[in-house]
Amino acid sequence: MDQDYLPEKVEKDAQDYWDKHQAFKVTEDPAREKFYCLSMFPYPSGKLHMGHVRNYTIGDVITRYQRLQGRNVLQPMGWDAFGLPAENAAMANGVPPAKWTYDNIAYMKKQLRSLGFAIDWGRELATCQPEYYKWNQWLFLRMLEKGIAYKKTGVVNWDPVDRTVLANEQVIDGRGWRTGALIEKREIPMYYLAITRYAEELLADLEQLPEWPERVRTMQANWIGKSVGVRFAFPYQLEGKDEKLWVFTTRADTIMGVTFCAVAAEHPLATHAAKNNPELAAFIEECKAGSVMEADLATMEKKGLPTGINVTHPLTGEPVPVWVGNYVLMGYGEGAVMAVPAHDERDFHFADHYKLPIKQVITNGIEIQRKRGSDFLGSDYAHYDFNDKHWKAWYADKENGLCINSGKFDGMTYNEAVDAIAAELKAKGLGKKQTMWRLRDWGISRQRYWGCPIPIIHCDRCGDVPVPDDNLPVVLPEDCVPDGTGNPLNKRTDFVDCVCPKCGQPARRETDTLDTFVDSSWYYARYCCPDNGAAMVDNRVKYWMPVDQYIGGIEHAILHLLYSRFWWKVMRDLGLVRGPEPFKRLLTQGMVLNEIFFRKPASGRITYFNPAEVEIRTDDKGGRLGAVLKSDGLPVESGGMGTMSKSKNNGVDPQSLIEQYGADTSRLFMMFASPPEMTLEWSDEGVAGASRFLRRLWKLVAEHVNQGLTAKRDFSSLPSALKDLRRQAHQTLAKVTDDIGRRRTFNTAIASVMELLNSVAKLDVHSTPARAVRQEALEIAVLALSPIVPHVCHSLWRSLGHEEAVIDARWPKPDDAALKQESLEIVVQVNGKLRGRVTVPAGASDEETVSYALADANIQRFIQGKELKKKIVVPGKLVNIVVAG
RNA sequence: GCCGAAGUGGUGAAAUUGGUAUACACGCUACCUUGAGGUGGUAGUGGCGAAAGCCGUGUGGGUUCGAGUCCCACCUUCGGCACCA
Repeated sequence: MDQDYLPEKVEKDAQDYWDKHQAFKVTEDPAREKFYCLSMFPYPSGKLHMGHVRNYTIGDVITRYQRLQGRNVLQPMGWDAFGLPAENAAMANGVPPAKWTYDNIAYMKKQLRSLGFAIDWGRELATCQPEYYKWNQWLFLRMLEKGIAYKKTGVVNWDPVDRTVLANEQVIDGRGWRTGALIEKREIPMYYLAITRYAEELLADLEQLPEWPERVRTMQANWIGKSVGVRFAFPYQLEGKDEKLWVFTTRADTIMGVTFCAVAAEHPLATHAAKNNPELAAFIEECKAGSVMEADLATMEKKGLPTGINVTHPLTGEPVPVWVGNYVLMGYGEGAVMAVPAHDERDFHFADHYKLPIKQVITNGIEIQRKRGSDFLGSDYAHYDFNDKHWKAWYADKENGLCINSGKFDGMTYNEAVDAIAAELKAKGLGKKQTMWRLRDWGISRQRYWGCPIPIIHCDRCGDVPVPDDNLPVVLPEDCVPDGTGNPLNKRTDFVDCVCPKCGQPARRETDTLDTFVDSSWYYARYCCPDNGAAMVDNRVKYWMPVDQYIGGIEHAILHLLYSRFWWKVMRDLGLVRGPEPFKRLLTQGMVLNEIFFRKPASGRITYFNPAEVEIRTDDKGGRLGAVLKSDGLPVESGGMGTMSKSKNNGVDPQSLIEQYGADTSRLFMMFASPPEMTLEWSDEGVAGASRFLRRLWKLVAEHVNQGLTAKRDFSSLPSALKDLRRQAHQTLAKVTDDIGRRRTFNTAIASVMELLNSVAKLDVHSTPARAVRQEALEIAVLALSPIVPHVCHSLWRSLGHEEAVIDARWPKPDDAALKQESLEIVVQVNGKLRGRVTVPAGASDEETVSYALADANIQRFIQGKELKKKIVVPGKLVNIVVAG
């Protein structure tokens, strides 16, 4: 074998071998256990970024490990090819989104191949292909038939200058990103999917996903947001007619403390009140300015104006004024809320600001009084600081409060009061208990070109007519170039003009396209049968699904994963697939960060410098002194770690990394630098270290091979140094098996192999048994590393004398005989502090272990003359001797 | 604002079930090696201390024989918030 590690040659050889043998092409084989390993497919933005490399390396390590376990492993790849960036690129360069996208796919595919992933490329798909999105359209029509898809108005960001709808991302500080115009909220008709129909099941089935990260399940549960409360009405009269203002509350126990109601700016009551009230009309207009993002709405200053309309309290009959509040959302609940300033923080601040009455109706519970020392709330609100954290804790504590100032409800607990009040409202026909969801139906219409056309035809006579299945797909013309002034499809008469499928008269085709989340909600199923032109899915899906391991960014923890779960359940209800959930196990990978360097001149713009152009100055202990730009030697400031981005100029191009060090080094660094779920901080030194390790590994194997390979031999009587190394080798195998197979902590798996190789390097090899032990240790190391650095291991496995390729090897079980130990080192503590170590025979009893510990000279020093109170033994590990004083 | 995480040496991190804090690697220091180096090697490397030892896991409390790990409060950073994907 070569004396030097030449990654370029090694990687080409391995990849040529895999290609020649079609090593990663898989077919359904019911006789074999399957494993479906899926990474979230990339958006073809131009070139791979480090996040992709990390994601797909994690997937590849698991894929190759499962293959070594003997399973039939599917790892597919495709392209989430529709979306906004293609339109932005078109605006910037005048290139049609289709061409831009296909060019990007070709380039990125080349990059993925150079990383040596064990992908079955025969199943590649792109969501912008009519063969794929035909089935988006087909399933949309099925949903329409079942009433899951429906039409209603929705709020969008409207740029009045470009006269176009903007994505949230395109609204910066309430203004259009291209025009700078103030953005308005505008209501337009859109299609929705009734995901709320599945809310109960989507929540309940989280229980069936024990192998999902706890945090993701919690986030999804909170997002779905089930709350049980009371929906009830405040009656009022409007122009002589009886009307009702409906609200929902989870705190019906505080209903006697209502001092006003607040409605959203878009609420019909507000619209009506504004007719003869110019000030209110102006305020409503003001509320309609700005973005539709919830984060913006939640952080803006709470403002309101009275409508002049009073409604009647359903229980007391007292008049209650109605205000318009900018913090009330039309899209959530009834678009109106009851306000109880004494017991809701937001209501309090609003009432405080506008001098509205505050009425306390819950007393502090006895427990709370005990905790706080007094009834601190008292009756005089003027003396109370509502920013005080104790007040928040008190309010949140429903358990201990009792109703006061509430007439016949006085003295009731939360549950009693809610039941009694709900019953009374029900008796009056003004409300009842109800379940409410935070989850909203999924708006899927986008006023954009580069997406899947919605298969609807608008006819003046017949209304909105679905495109017949025979006419699918509705093909998106691929030669449009968006210019920022709206959807170019509107100008394409060859697309828009059509005949009504019902009456045959001229009609107009819908030009809105589907949300790209639709494309990504079922691609995992299509990978099982990408070549089926006649059906969305077929029997092959039953073999491969569910996905055994899904890997993707934590940023997808809610939306993509929730939409996919919903879509899967809809497909199941249509009889297309089986099983409750599409993704059995989920790994949410952390982001890839790099340091941000910049200079901020006294006047003018910040300049960002790529970390590659910056040199770090250190003191002689390695502590950091500062950073200077390599080109001029002058200092630059550090902005800390941030996700790799163009705007901060802190990206590292995977391509140059692969060219400089090779795919294996890139993969090794990515897997070694931190565990997959955590953020990964980029480090050029770390990459160099990974490269150095591979060179060392190569040298170690080459040295061994050049001294001659050894055959398998009897290890039963070895000198202790060799026995120790053999034990370490098998311990390493056990640890790597657990780390890759169960824990998915690739960093610690690599560290343990490094330790093994450090021991191998230190071993004096001057006998045949020593060479045999070394051969075994090297084989374990190479096989254990092969999922992570497959190219170099392909080569080294051959050099170690194997006919078969390492990808076709079987993962061995650790040898129990090798793992056996005759004595153990026990840690001895006195009063919990480490005071010594003793060696005890394996299998010693607790009493024996303690006597060994007590016999230790240093331990005696610490316990001498003191009363022995307690002896705690953790078998095989630790003894803690507790003494008085 | 709401929901979810994270914080350990000079740095990335390890410590899996409450049981040896800092494995592995980077960096740094000293020495050796090569004509040269993004070379290879040896030794050292949490702080204080002569030593015994003491102190150390964002901050402040608590539980325990024992806390990085559990509980309470807080600080900072990051992810998501429904039209970025």
